[in-house]
Amino acid sequence: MDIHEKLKLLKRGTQGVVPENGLETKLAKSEKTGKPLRIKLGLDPTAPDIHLGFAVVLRKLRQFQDLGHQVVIIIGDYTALIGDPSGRSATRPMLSAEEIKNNAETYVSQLSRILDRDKTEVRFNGEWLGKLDFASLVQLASKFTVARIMEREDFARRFGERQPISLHELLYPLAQALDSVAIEADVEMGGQDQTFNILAGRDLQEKEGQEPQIALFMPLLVGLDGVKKMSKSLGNYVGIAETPDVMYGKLMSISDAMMRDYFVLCTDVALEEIDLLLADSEAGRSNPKDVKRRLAREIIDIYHPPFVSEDSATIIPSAVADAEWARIHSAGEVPVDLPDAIIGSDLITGETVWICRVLTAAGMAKSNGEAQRLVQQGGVSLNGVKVALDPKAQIPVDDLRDAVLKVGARRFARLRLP
RNA sequence: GGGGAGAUACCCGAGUGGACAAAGGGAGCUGACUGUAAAUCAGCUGCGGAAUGCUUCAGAGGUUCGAAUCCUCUUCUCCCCA
Repeated sequence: MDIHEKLKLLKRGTQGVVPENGLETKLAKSEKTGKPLRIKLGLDPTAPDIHLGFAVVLRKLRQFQDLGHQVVIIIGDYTALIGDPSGRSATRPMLSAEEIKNNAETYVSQLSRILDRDKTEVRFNGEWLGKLDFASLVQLASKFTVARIMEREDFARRFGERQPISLHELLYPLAQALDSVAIEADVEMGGQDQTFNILAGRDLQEKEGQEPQIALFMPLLVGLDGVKKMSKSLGNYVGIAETPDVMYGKLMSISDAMMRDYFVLCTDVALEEIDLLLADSEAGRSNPKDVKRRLAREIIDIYHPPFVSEDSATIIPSAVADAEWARIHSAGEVPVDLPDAIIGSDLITGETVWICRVLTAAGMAKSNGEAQRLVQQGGVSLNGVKVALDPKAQIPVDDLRDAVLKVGARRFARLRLP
């Protein structure tokens, strides 16, 4: 593979490289010296949540590895220890050393699903930040000006909106910059929200006599809601460890406009083919739904690759999920695997059970009030038959046993009675 | 150090003694339409087997027949001056 092909591969889906031709220069240098580039990615050791959005960055790192480069993951244990109170109202609880350690371990094991463990170096920034004494911190701080720090978009915004900014938050960019110096990074990956931090790393490296790192920006994958970035806390995510069926269902629910991003960032389908697929569906030559099915299958193939079963049949999880989806949504049938909802014996006191009790017990409604609304709005059915729009409805116990409960368009459960 | 403003439900935000479980918007949920897309339309969105019931407007007290609204203290934030 020549350098231009490498560049094309590495630049796929990126949102920018600073400086513009920096990556090419670094790659050329690495080829000449035979020294792998050191690619840095910093992570907060908060609860690990490896989803497709995060996988975008990891997959990019994997590409670097496949080209022979070294990935350095920095776990921000020290910064997490201090606790990050950013965010408008709630102060985030500080993480204990124990939690950080556990989270970090979970992280590393999850990262291995995408990264090549042999070409991944994991470092904790407490290693160097923990040794920093006050004088060194002051020394470090003297290399940045307030005006410079306030250029950072989110600081500027919060300042403008009169939102609180804690003093130590201003130190975060410095800490991150120091990370780059400590590991002598050649490239730092991050979202554009990291622009300032990564560029601070360049400045500091230069001041420390190192060759400044390249900033490689990856776009934030938009979550299932189509508006906010994908994140676990927002609930708009597809986890890479989720089952094929769940992934499939979630991916089919994204809006058409998001398909291109998902194709480019989450699959290996050639850019030319993506253009073709989307052009066809836009022109009405193909159904957008089918393009989306292709998308879902491509993504599932990455995390649930085909395998050969014990009786030497080839199983393609994505195809199974696709068939299942078609069965449920095109044919209106019931899923093969549906979660059991255990109805406690304490609810069954007579011949019948109040429908709302069933819904709350099955976890389909948070409260009886919500359950009543669902019933009234015609959102509940049992064994394919819509429950009467009566919030007081009583259901005979016999009708509940092993019945399929459906709430809304897509939530199913099999009722299990004692 | 001094002065001023503010904290309302998931988010933004109205409300300044009773008609307030609290306007409006966003978000979410349900239904219709569909391709489990988007857009659109309609309804719902504290708890409660439902009551002139219970808990909620930063926290704790107080005034009052009655408080999100008034008073005191506490916590947190923003602005201006130094």
